[in-house]
Amino acid sequence: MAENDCRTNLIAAAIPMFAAKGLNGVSVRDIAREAGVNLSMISYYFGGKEGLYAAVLTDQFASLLKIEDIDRMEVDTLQKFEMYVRAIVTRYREYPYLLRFYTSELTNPTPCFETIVKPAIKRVIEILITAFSKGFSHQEFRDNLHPVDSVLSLAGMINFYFLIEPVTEGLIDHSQNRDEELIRHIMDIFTRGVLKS
Amino acid sequence: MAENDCRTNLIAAAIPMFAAKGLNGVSVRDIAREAGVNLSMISYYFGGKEGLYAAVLTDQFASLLKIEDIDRMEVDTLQKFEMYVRAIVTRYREYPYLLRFYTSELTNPTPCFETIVKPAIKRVIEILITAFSKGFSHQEFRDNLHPVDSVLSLAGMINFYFLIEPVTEGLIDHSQNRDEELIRHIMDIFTRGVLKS
DNA sequence: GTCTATATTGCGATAGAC
DNA sequence: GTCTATCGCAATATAGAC
Repeated sequence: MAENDCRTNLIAAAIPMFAAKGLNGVSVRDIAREAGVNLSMISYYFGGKEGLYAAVLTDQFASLLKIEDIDRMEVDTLQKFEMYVRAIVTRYREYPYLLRFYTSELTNPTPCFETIVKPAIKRVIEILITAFSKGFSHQEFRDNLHPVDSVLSLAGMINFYFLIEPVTEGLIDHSQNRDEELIRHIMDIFTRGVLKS
Repeated sequence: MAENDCRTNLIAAAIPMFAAKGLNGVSVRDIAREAGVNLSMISYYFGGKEGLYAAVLTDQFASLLKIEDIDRMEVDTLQKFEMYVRAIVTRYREYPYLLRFYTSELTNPTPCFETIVKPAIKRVIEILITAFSKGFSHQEFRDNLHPVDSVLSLAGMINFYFLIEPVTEGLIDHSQNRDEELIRHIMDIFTRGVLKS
């Protein structure tokens, strides 16, 4: 095995395995076998199983933070929300295991939750709240709306759609073909839901 | 220990432990110690760790299915949706660990997912779809709406609010005090989002 | 039904050769 | 940097006494 392909192969093999069964559901032996790498390389490169898990999460959640770009865009508030929804869909298609780490850490937090996961998610939510508050102060939205509740509603609609897939895969087409329809649909409900009519 | 308090105590002790760390994150030794019961009682009453976990999930998801009542109510469609949101909030307050099992099984499914969790969640979603379709055929809703996407949006708003609590607890009051405001807020967005204007 | 004691397996980690 | 061999521990499960 050339150079530090070991490191790369271990992370690549660990991502779907940790995503499927969680930190405690996978053994380092299984990961090493799947990566085609010697067991002891996990300690050598990552200091142990938890270090490998942390490296996986760091990799996965770095992609989520690209959403920060929205903050610096010079577009109106509703467009920012559509960019957010679109960015989430793109991330989940590009990183098919990201949502699993996201919800797994929310539900059964490991030490990585406080250091990696929570800061990343919080940053995204704060950007949405800032955007909403700006539109709110410009009186774009109905004035009995709560900024945090409103942006959590939007985030909930798009995230839950992917989370619930194992239950609804027989009821609806969850493939990429329908992504544009989904985005339009969610933005449609949200826009009419919050805008002054 | 009197009679089969063993069984009851084991389930009661296991609920918060499995909810916090998942099936693989907890040992039967820890559960037995916490329940004040001998280790071997887990095999005696439940046939092993997975049997205990299945008993816990059966108990938790039976409560979710009480939502079925909505199906038989003679009220208009939007009222059914409000009843659903209200029932979810009530369930999560009454069963503070239910959502963890719900999302844990969606994210890192065990054998219980197919037998216990998926049927329960699917049943609830189907009831919502039926209700929406009825209102749809009565032309209550805008006609470019998709029934499944629409009810998943509503379910996403309320479920995500509870799921994201570990991140937003510093930003918003997640206590029961605000439940009515939350319900009104979500129903407000959803109603304006789907209704003909 | 409940206990103690133990069988057995699999775990994560590492010492030490190369 | 990579390997083999192994240590020490914790896991689930159960046999058998009471």
